[in-house]
Amino acid sequence: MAELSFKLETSINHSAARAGIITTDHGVIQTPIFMPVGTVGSVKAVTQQQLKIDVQAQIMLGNTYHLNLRPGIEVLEAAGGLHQFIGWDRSILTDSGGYQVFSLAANRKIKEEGVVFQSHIDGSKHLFSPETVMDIQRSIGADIIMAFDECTPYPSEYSYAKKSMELTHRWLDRCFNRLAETPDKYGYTQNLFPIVQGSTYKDLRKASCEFIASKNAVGNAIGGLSVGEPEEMMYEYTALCAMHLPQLKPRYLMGVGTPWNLLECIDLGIDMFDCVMPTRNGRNGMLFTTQGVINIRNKKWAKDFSSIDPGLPAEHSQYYSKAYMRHLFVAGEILGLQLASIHNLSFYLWLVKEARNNIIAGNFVSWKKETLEIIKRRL
RNA sequence: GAGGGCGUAGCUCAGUUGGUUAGAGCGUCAGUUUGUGGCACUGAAGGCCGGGGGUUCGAGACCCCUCGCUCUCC
Repeated sequence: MAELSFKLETSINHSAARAGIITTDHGVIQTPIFMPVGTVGSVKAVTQQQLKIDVQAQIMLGNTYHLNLRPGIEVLEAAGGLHQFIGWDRSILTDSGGYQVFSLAANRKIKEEGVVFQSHIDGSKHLFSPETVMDIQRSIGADIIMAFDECTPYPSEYSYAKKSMELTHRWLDRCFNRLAETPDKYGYTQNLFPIVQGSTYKDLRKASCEFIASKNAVGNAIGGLSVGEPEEMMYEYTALCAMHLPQLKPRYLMGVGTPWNLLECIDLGIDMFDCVMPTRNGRNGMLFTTQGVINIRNKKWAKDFSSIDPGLPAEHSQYYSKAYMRHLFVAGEILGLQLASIHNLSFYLWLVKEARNNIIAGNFVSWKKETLEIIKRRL
């Protein structure tokens, strides 16, 4: 089986946007791409069939920290890996738990060796080091696995950001070493993506990009953004990192973002995105549509029998009405969470596909401008 | 017709022996959510306490009248 490959189909002037094709042992991923988040091996409220057929997801995410706690590597190995366990034959990417160093900051201690987490489930203590995280990801068996890093909070002091970045770099070497020492478990190749850190300091970001680029990985990720900094700052640092990461390798901006974040960052040369927003915000009644943003709980939708999103070529979004969706949310019905999640993910996947088509057609910049005005509106 | 019960936010109701700017749940409205511990969280609007009169320093509460709803009996 083969290492991940990335073929750049085209690039255009006046924008760093590009369209590409990533190939893993589980298939082809057309970029730019959005990857639904399925932390514990489940994209909340959405079945794998719905992800494939309705959402048209090409790759999904899992999380090393969460999957290690439940169901644990014994079950995953007995199942033959996460793909087999959850019934997903397309690509999978697992995050390393580096984000949990940030999001579960109250429950962990960082050391040179690694991070000791106290489980949010039962309080038990677990050491996550570059080595254990690589081992767990071997057992999970994702096609793309992430280096163990520290996602620094915003704002961070320069001295802390520098120290943390250097630790992340040392951990990266240990990740590569461990991976080289251990065989894959299920007969297909696992590809390690390093992660750029450096907080909101240009010299650190540049140094981190150069360090990461020197590893010559098959793809590279930008971490530590969209953690509370102003939107403009996020774009500024995304642009800086994209510029300093290899042209011919996929660039993955971790944890981003809103639909408009995606378009702006595609413009800056980003190829891969993941975010909980379409699912989490969907479950809270926020719908992203081709017309703009809807709070489906608002009374004004009570008698609006038009479809959820007439402009989106997705079956559920055409079939069910806004009024019915509102009713489901007001009534607290589970179906509302499902439909909102499927709709939002369908919209995200549609959006990146449209972006791709317009990059290839050479229209991306003008298409982006028109589209942003519409999809950012609050309806 | 007689007797009893009840009228407080849009709805359902809580308001101690009379004591500061009358509360809750739901609903309404708005906001937050970015490598998912938390189908979550935050906030706002909304009241001549059915009406009138009286007692009192002070009434949603006590007294009288009145209107409306409701139950039981005839």
